[in-house]
Amino acid sequence: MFSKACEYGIKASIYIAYNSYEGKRVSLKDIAKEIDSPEAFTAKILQDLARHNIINSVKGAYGGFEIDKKDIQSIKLSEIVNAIDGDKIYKGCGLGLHTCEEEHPCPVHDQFKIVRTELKNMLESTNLEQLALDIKSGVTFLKI
Amino acid sequence: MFSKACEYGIKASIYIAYNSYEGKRVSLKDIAKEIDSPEAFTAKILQDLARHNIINSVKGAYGGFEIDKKDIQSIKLSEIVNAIDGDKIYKGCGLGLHTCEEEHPCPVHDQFKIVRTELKNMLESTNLEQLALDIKSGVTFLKI
DNA sequence: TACAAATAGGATAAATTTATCCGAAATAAA
DNA sequence: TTTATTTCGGATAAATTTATCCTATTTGTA
Repeated sequence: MFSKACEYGIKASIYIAYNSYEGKRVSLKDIAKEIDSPEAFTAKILQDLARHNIINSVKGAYGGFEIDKKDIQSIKLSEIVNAIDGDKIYKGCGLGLHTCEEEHPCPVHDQFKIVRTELKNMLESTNLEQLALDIKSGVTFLKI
Repeated sequence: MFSKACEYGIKASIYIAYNSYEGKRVSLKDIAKEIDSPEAFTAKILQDLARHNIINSVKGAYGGFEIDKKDIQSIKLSEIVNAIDGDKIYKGCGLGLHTCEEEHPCPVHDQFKIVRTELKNMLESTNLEQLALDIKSGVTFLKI
């Protein structure tokens, strides 16, 4: 569904949010360990998220990644997915047609519309706070 | 959402079904032209679909691809997707966790469940006949 | 039988995604 | 100021997906 990069990006964001809540800045090493991802590849994704102003990066000793506490609630899953994979997953045609719209639909246009809308709603209505709290309370997991 | 191979596979199946309805066997060349796909790559996918007994291939002069008329109605989109991409798209974890289940869910497990179920239902309830008829009546399109 | 038309299938190449490596730059603390 | 720590960013490599090429095989028809 999502690219590996996007999966790592979402998991990393949740882990950063969870720690930022407790005032802790986390390092790349920590993140990669906690979400079970390749370190160097994760670094690229974090850079990308930082450039998109979804997370903050702090260089140097005692540096790492964090998210402003006040922003955690307003960051939607859709922003993360958009930053990494773009919006084709819920905007593009399911069969890859260049032009796929009501007046010129692909064979599965109507059937897909429901799924795509559901996905879009889900991504746009889920925020980092909810996800981080579930990790904190131990009802959801970032790895295995 | 789907791989290119799967997109081509679905479109090709619809085109073959549509022609099989009229008793016409279609060639690889025809198919690739009508669904706007690379010929040699499409050939591999058709071989795959034939090996999965979703379509029939006939070698030699006047050969080509076809689907038994009586089968067209019972072939579900899910079978085609399964044959090419496998079932991870609606069975696997949205964040790539190896183990993601009710007792050990990933952070977006619940949110994803809805989308995945919707996708699964859609793929399992849509058959080639419906899709082929819409192409025939000109309300849907296989390319552009 | 010879020929032409098609698919089958192996080998290979191109493109994209995923992953690694390493030196540069920044920064806090000693 | 020096040092240790940590992210940044460019180069490169590995893996996967997408795409191409060429020969073999099958089959209908003249």
